[in-house]
Amino acid sequence: MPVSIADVARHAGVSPSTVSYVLSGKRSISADTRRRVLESIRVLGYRPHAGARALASSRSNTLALVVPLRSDVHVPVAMRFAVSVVTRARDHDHDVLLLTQAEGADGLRRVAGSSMADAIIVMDVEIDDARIPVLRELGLPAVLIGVPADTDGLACVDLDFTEAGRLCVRHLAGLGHRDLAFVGEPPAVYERRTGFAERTLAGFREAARALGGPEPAVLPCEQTRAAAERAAAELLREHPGTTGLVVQNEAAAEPLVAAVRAAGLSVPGDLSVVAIGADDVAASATPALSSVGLPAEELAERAVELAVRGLDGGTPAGVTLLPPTLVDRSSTAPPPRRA
Amino acid sequence: MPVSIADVARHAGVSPSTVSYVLSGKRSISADTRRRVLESIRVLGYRPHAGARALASSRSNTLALVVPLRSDVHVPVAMRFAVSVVTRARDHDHDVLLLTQAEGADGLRRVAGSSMADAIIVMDVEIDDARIPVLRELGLPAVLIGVPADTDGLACVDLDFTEAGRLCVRHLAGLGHRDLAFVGEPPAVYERRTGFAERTLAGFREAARALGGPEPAVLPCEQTRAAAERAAAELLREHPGTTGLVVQNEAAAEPLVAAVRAAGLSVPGDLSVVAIGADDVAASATPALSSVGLPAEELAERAVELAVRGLDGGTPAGVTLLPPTLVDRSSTAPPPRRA
DNA sequence: CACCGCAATCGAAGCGCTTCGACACCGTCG
DNA sequence: CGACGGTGTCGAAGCGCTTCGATTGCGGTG
Repeated sequence: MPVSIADVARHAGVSPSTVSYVLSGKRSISADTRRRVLESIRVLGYRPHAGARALASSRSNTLALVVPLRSDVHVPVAMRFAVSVVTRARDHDHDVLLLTQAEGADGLRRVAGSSMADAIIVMDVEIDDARIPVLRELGLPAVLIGVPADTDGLACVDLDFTEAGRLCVRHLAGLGHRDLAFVGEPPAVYERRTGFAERTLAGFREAARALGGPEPAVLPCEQTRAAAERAAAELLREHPGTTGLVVQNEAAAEPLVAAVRAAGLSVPGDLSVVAIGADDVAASATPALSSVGLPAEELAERAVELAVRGLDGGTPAGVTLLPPTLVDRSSTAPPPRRA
Repeated sequence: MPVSIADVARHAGVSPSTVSYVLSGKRSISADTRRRVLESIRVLGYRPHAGARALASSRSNTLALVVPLRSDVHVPVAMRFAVSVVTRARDHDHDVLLLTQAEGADGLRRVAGSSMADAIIVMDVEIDDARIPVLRELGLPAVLIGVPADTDGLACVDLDFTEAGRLCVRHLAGLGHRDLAFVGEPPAVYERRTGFAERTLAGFREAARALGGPEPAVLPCEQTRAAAERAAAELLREHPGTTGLVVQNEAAAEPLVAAVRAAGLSVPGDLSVVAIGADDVAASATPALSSVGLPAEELAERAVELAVRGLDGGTPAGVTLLPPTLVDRSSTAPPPRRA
């Protein structure tokens, strides 16, 4: 039942190595021979045995992908990302081995040690991530989605969240806002120093300070409707002067706005809101939220590209930050005139 | 750098085959030899080459998992499922190769043909799924999450959604409700005849008819807040007599209830609501919704178990339906007395 | 005491592929 | 016209592992 390269060779009247060269293109083959071989492959339904190939070529044609499963990561975004990685990997003739965060550094060692993958892509990277030294010594190309403190020898891809933070502030400032606030990810995200959250906040603070307004309020927020409502209440109670709000929390953005409106304020009449995160969430809220989108598909594409390039010698170390883009929707306007 | 079984053998003063037998346990090895070999493995940091192993044993120790990426599948549930599959697979010393729906039948052929996986797990199965004949002829153990029309020779695992539909009705009926309605998945889900949606509805209808009440209203609903609000409006307008509602739509349950309350009705005072789906969504709504949970982790565990058992000859064909459980929370009560 | 059976180990033959060096052939150039 | 550089193909040597006899020492039996 399983047809091997020898079967194909026999059927096409050539040697196995010729079949191999037809498939890999590593040596020139006459047009006629190539045709015959390809035809035999088709007729016999031949598929190279992945293991044999990996053994002989020390290439598995597989990428390992580590996905987070923390409760405080927005799952749809992670999923979009994972699916895009698979799709892009297939474009480069690679498959994807799925690892969970829970496997940790040992999982990486295992996969690398047994040559199951040619490169590793890691999502949800922390500033001081325990897996980073391991990745470095593994000798496999590694691509991080996210940027740790020490990026030596590693390839990192991310949205430029620092700039995203600034961009939101500048957008609001351009409309005339001075009194800003920030509602962010759950506290745990900051505590474990997840790169994107920390950097967004840094960009936000830096730009806000440059405005010369009051020190902006910063409220972490769990990824639940109830937490969003609490954050809204706190915001209105403790920082009533706020006219511009930046929200980086997929689950909280919509309910937060709803709560603000329920309290009798108008968005954007009294409070302008800019979201950072999955664009579809922002776009389908009421009102549609101006937002800086997270280009999961493009990040995935870059990550796969870097990983694959890393295989052919090109050491793809370095940090790639995609420029953020703010889409202006219906949640931002000039601040209300002072009473 | 890469240490092979021969290195271990040399270091331990035995032959390579002995090392192999220590690792596989397929022949008896003296305690002393075993100890020495394991020690050498540890010292040298030996990891068997996955490809070589697969080649020699025709076992890849890998499961292929096909995940859906349709917009109308509730993503967090799919993700919980995928992560659980990986975790359970590791318990059985297997890794997981991630495939997307988009690869379709060809992806299955490719993976099977090149011996990349020992078994295949497929999520989001339709009643007449095009991949099913392919799975059958592949000669690999296949486990479906979901139940197609023709289950011959296939292993299927799912929640007993028919019973779940009945269970919701019985719960409501037990409280005295007669006037029921159902808000379901997006229309596309029914159009492509996704098994779980169709079966839930069948169970619901059957049990509702048995009650002898009016033919219940059935409203499909997109997975958005706005659609949920529209469904609520339609329900109140077109079916004002409804006192008991079953909702099978993760994204719509909470906003639907919110909209009903915003319209001045009380839940459960005027309308009792039972949800079917991810338990956490139901539990964190206000009020907490009585619900039939989707045991993603347990389904994943069964699926992996069946897949792995399929490897050792045991043909695990057959349908496994997990019994649904209804958790009574704060969204169901006797119907209001007739005015 | 010759013999048997069992436990423990070894050696060698693959598994299906890639890749390197050889080789044959052919048109060219000096 | 003989040496030369391509081109297209082949054969064989692995890649690192599993697995199937075969072999060696045993203690135990008849």
